[in-house]
Amino acid sequence: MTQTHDATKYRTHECGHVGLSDVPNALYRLARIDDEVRVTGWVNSVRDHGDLIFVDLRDRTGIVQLVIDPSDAPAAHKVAEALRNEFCVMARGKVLARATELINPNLATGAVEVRVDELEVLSTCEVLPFQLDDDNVNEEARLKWRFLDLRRERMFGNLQLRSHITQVMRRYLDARGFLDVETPILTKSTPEGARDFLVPSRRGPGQFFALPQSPQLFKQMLMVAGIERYYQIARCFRDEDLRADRQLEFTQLDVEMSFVEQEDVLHLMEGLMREVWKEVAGVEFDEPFVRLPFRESMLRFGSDKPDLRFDLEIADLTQAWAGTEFGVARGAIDSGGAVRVLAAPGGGRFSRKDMDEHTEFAKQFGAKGLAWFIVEEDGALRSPVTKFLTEDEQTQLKGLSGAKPGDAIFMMADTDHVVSRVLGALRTRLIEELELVPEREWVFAWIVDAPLFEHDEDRNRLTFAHHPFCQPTPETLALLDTDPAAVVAQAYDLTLNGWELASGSIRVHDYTVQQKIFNVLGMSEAEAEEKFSFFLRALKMGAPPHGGIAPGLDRIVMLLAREQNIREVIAFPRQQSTFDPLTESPSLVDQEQLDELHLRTVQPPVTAKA
RNA sequence: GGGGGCGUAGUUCAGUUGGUUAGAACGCCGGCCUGUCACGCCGGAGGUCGCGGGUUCGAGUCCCGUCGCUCCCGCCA
Repeated sequence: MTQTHDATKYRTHECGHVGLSDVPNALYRLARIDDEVRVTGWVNSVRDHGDLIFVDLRDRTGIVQLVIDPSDAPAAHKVAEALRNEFCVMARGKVLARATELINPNLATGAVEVRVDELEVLSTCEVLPFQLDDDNVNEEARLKWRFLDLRRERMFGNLQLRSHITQVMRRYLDARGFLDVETPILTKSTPEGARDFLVPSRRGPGQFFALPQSPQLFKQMLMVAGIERYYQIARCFRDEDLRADRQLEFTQLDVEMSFVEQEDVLHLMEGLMREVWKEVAGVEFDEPFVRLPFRESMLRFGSDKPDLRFDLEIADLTQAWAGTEFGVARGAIDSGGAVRVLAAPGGGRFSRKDMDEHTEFAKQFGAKGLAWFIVEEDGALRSPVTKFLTEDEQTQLKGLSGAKPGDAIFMMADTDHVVSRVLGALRTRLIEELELVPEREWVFAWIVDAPLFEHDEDRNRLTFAHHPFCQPTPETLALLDTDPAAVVAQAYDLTLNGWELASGSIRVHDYTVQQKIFNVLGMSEAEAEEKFSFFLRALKMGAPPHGGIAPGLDRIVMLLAREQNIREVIAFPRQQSTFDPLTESPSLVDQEQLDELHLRTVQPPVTAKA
């Protein structure tokens, strides 16, 4: 598969492969004992014994030891004396086998070394801002010196993994007739979703381009255009606050197909994920991916992206406690809310202080309070609020939660939404805190049957749950006119271990349905025509039934790389503040540039960073 | 916008109830060393303790403010 290269001026062989007999993806011919070689790379370390000098030379394949003996090569020795870490150097010499007692078992090439005849410094390196073998350097320094940070084996490995994954994806989709089509980066602002990045127009004073939040409407128009099967490894831009798993710009594998139903998209994507995991991680899955209706997922796991490696489940007490006199539960039930509980196996060891922390944690997610119970060895419930519960209620609490002696039970009573959110977050926290051990390493799940609309509490009206282009299920389509909140979308999310990996839907291809949806969202026909005229025009011109999905590439790579942060799998990411210490962007621009763009800044200029 | 953690040498960190000249390791500079592989040994340089203010005889340490990094909430169709 791999083409072996001819030697270049700079090298005949790769450092990490010298003396090895079998390297699957070697780009250069393999060097054997007594071969004359040229190797080039960076100085990983120098051990100067006064006369004999050892250099660990590193390129992306690994390390090989150079030996420079002043009696063999006085000129090379002179050069070697001046070497410092991370100099870029080229060495010519002969591959020698090491004596048995000199073999370094920690090095792949440890059985050989290169006895150097000629040594040339291609490029020197100033004193390093941090040591490359220190894997605990602060983020800002790493980003400022990213080109050094990326020299580390771990970072190279992550980029290599990323490249491998996209290659598997492309191959999979190419083999199934998908066309890779590019869509514009400078496009039109559609401010419904995330905040747009705007780019001022030089030729249109006061007008702006927007960077795409996703190629959504373009890929749908490609379907109208008869492309039938499209994919793109697409950059998306959203001007929202950053997180460990979120950057301003990120990459998704954007996929769209015509003449398909939900089942066809799921089948395609499930196959793709299996292929990726098999190719890059060597993991194969026997079972089909779990399917979980959205409402069930919220009820049982408190999340639309449940971590199903763990069977910890939320139990509902709303029915059983319909007649309770316990204050918070009574209040929640009376106002149409819910009472649910989560048992924490082994949670009996939580101290009062731990419980206070859990309560504080719950409050972050909107809880007014969090009740807790500890199941004693004799089955009794220890809690500040046990006294408010009848015998029956205590029995129901233990029975429905599934708690055993030595466990803790957490109880939330509030609106359905808050109860789910809090217990879902608590579930994730407890899994970590109790160090629960998963039975399987990877558990994919499809979350299906999500509602098309959700209630916007701030504005007290309906807003879209996913996006406004999802097709309702045939059974609920008619409810658009009568009970829009009950409309179920043909939308699906792929989750893995508690992460949302992909999101998609069957799209609306009928102009009338699309207008109805905009209508529910509070947009008049004229308004919709103004904002989405180009798209609505396409829907009126023989739009085929179509649907698609978009997996987030960065998260997939992050999980497969076993990294905790998306920055580790992106070559040039930015800080949480959105500043990039490498390029020092964003930055102020010349007045001349502003004038050309017809812009005047209102705030006095401030330095982007002190 | 809000909450938690952090900020001391180039890097990673230590620094007691406030008390002499702020330390260690690695890195850096100089010297010695022919089999090391995180080479070793000897010597040396290197600090606005993030920044500003306050309390105090005295502040890295206590107080107030501020800036930055990071994780989270809000936000992310």
